[in-house]
Amino acid sequence: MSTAVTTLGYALLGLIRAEPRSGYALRMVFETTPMGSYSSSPGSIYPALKSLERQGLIMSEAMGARRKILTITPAGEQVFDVWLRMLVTVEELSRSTGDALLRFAFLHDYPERQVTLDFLTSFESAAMAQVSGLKRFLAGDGADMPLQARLAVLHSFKTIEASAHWASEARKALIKGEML
Amino acid sequence: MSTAVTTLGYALLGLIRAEPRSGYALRMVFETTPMGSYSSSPGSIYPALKSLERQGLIMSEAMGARRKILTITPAGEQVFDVWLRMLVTVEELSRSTGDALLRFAFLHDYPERQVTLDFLTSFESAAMAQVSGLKRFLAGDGADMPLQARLAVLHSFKTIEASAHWASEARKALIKGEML
DNA sequence: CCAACCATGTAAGCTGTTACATGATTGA
DNA sequence: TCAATCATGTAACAGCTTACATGGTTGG
Repeated sequence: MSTAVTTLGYALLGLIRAEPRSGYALRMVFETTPMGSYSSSPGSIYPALKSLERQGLIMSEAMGARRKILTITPAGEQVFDVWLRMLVTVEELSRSTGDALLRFAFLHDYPERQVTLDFLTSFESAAMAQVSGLKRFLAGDGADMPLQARLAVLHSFKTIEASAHWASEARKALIKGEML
Repeated sequence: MSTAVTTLGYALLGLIRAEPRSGYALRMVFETTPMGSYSSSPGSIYPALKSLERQGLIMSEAMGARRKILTITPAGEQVFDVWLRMLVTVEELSRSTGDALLRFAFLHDYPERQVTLDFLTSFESAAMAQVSGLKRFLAGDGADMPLQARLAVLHSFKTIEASAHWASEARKALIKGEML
């Protein structure tokens, strides 16, 4: 059992899906692009790839003595697809934005445009719900906190607000881009 | 050896320093305030407290049969103080903002106001350095990326920009608050 | 007296980190 | 040929999560 794929696992799966690669090539992606910011160290990548292979989500084909090219399997495609289409919830966003942003980055070459727009809508409303929660806290329980503690909460407030705004703008940009 | 204190450890140390408490009381803080968002589960708190005690940074005093009140030791004060006065670097901020924000929240009842202002200055310049890096990436290597991948990077850009702006505003608010 | 909550802890398992180890291939 | 880089892996360890276990205290 255990279709337990980590965030790193999905990142690897998505990259392999887009283009079959070696483990080393995958590491280089993490090292040279501001993608999430995953480990890029062999000690995290290779075990994660082995786990994906154990679960039958990728296949490896030896190329020469050492090099191995990794390819996604139909099962892998399906698991990835389910993950990719997940809408953003408040719970997910309050844990961290990393997963959601990763999905967004991978949505680009995949399904119908509407899926991406729905994703962004869910992202925006989840972010706005969090913002409201923080606003309520600052007005309620947090009202008697010292200035500096309030300012610390305000940082979350401001960054999540920027997130929500980004989702709205990204949505507009995609609609406009689609029309052109 | 090993003055290895985790972020959770510093959070606990800071709370205990502000007011001696039981482990349960500490868990309640994490559960009822939007502080960072640490585990709050017994499986993380109690082992972390035990580790702090092993390192001689806190002391526990039994109150009745089960309840234990935790107090910070002079060694703990010193370790906490060193951590609290650390300035924000680009490396720290690019790993995550959590640590830095935690320090900011704890700076409130502690040293001279100037330390806090210096902290915010370092925070702002680290954030702005990151923003410049992303801007460079978007103009350079990232210029030929598909729209959606660019938008994903733009999310980092916008949120970190909001962070930098927050630091600037927080600094102003503290100076103004000090003058009043 | 019994349920709810206070209060502390342990055990198994998973991820990821750092550091180490190895060897092939390529370009100057 | 020799250094750099390609390329894959393992081992030890730290930290957190979930789940389990236990018992004290208090209010209805």
